[in-house]
Amino acid sequence: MRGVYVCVFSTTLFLTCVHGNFILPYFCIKYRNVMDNKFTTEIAKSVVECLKVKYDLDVIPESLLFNETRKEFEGDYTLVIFPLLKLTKSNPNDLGAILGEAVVNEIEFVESYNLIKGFLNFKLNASVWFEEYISFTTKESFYSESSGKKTIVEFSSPNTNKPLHLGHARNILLGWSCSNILEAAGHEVVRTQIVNDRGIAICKSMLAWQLFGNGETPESTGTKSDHFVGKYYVLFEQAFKTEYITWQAGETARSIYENRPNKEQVEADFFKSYKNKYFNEYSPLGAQAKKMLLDWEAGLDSVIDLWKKMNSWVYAGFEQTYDQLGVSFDSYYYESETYKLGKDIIEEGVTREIFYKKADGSVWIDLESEGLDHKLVLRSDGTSVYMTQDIGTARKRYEDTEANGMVYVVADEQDYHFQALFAILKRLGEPYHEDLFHLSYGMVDLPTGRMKSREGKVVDADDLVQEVIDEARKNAVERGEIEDASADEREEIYNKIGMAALKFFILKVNPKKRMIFNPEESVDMQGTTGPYIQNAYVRIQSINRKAGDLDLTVGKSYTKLEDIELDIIKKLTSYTKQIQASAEQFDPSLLTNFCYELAKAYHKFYNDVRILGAESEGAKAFRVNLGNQVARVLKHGFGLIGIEMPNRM
RNA sequence: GGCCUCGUAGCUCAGCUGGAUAGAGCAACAGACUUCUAAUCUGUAGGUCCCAGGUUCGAAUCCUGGCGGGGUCACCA
Repeated sequence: MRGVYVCVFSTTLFLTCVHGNFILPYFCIKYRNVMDNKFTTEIAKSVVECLKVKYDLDVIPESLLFNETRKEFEGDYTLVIFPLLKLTKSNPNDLGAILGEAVVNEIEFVESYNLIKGFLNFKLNASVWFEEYISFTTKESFYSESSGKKTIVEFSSPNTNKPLHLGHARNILLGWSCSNILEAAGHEVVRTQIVNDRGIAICKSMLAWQLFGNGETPESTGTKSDHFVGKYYVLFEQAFKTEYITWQAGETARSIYENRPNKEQVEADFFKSYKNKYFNEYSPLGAQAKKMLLDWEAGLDSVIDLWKKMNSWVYAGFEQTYDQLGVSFDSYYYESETYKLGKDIIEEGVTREIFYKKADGSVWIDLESEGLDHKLVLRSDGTSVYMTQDIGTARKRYEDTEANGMVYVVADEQDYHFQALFAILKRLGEPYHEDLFHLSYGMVDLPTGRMKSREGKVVDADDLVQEVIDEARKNAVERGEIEDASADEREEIYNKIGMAALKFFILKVNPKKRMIFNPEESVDMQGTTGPYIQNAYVRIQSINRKAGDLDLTVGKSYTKLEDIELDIIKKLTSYTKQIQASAEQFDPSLLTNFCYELAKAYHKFYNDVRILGAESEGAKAFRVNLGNQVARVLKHGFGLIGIEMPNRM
């Protein structure tokens, strides 16, 4: 069961690295990629040529380090020349001047250079940027060409005994945005989930409903149906707790306690740790729940019917939440159907000696060479474990879709499990084994500490959504900008703003990091927030409404760019690269941060320069057009993240 | 205890995989709406980048060792 657990945990990639000592040739400069950029590539070529001619040095262009020039200095790209000093037996000033002159003379688009303490800054002609911008505006799609890859993304993966909470929200938003981003990067994506629809927890809700429900339904009580089922899960836990406490006073319990192995242990602690054993061995409620599980496995009609009924309630509730969050799935896998998968693969693996069988009949794999340990893949009684079904499900998905890669969005507490799973799939030689990725994300904490379902310290996903929308409504009413819109339109706008605040708040954090979720901050709409970015978009739309029909082509004669305009152009033209980076790292936060930076630049632009009141028709047309390009990118970027743009707010 | 992971401003987070004087937002304080939506912008203040060594021309970033938080080590899922 994937379960988005209500406890906490931290992060990802753990590699056992063996470090060898390599002796590098003296002249082998530390290797680093040139910024993936046609300008720096050209400059690098020229620098290499110059080094050859003046110093008789053979240097590969990729070994040159370029950065974007920092804001405080003049220029666009910076070559760091320290690494070249030893090779050329030169000093920063001389070498910098020689290289700078060479590049300026040779490359047309480089206007000038300046040299500051070993940093060689190159400034490009403004017209180069303007041309970049013009070609950007004619680009009709931000989607990359097909990579030929088909990737399955598994996310959400809920349990069917209680409603979705904040942890699921992070999971779902990550999974959804990652899927979109992968698509934009040219992959075909299948969105799926594994639903934990079986097991003792589900039986608890079923039993509680049978015992205490008096036949009531979500309809009869007017309750959202997954919450309705969740209520019975809680009722079971309460009844069980009462039963347990009563039992503790009885003779059996007394004698067990008196004979505890650790005499130091106080009563409260003892019974806390004994709870599970009590459930399995003494509890009448426990016995009934377990019987129900056995009946379910035996396929007893009455139990199956009840199970289907309660699960259908939960699914209906989940669908509402998914709708509200704006996500959907292409397929669903149910553990009730997959939990027996994988056994045949294990058998086959035993004959291929990938797995080994112990005397008791249990089957294991030795993963020590991967830095892991021995892992059980089949119990001695022949039944499967978590790993077994994951192996089976992976292959089934491959057969179902012919995908050549899979991404599992699962909290980082399961890092070890996925490391082992991937190692096993590799040993088995599964055709997709090279493109497996565990998108491991940190747990969500509250400012008061971790969420604990037992203590009722969980943030319910539906409540959360309601809260942010209410907050958006409150703020919007205060502002009064959209009073003239119809009630429906207004509600739609509140919805978009609220959801933007919530989604952005969660997605702006690097997934690997454990995050603290402050409910008060999550409804903030100022600063680094979703609404801040929506506001930039709305301002642009407002300008467009007032601009009327403009001949935007006259803007092409405007080449005297302001700094802030240049800044915006640079950001805009880097957009597709941002998408790529975000896709490669499976990290939507790169994209959210990019959108923030772009919106921020626009807000500054909006404050610094006149748009409709620009000094010339050319400047006006250019600025209106620039705004439209910003709006286009923001809308597209937010679309990938899963946030909609309002036209007014 | 073994292994994994995180530690950056009062708070929440960036920091482009080793480069220039470590950046944003929130909170605080001071400014900017007769003019394109002030959910905005500008400024002030706020730092021992957990500590100590090491590698390097150069370290928040890499290595080693500590300290602190979290996770994980089931015939659970």
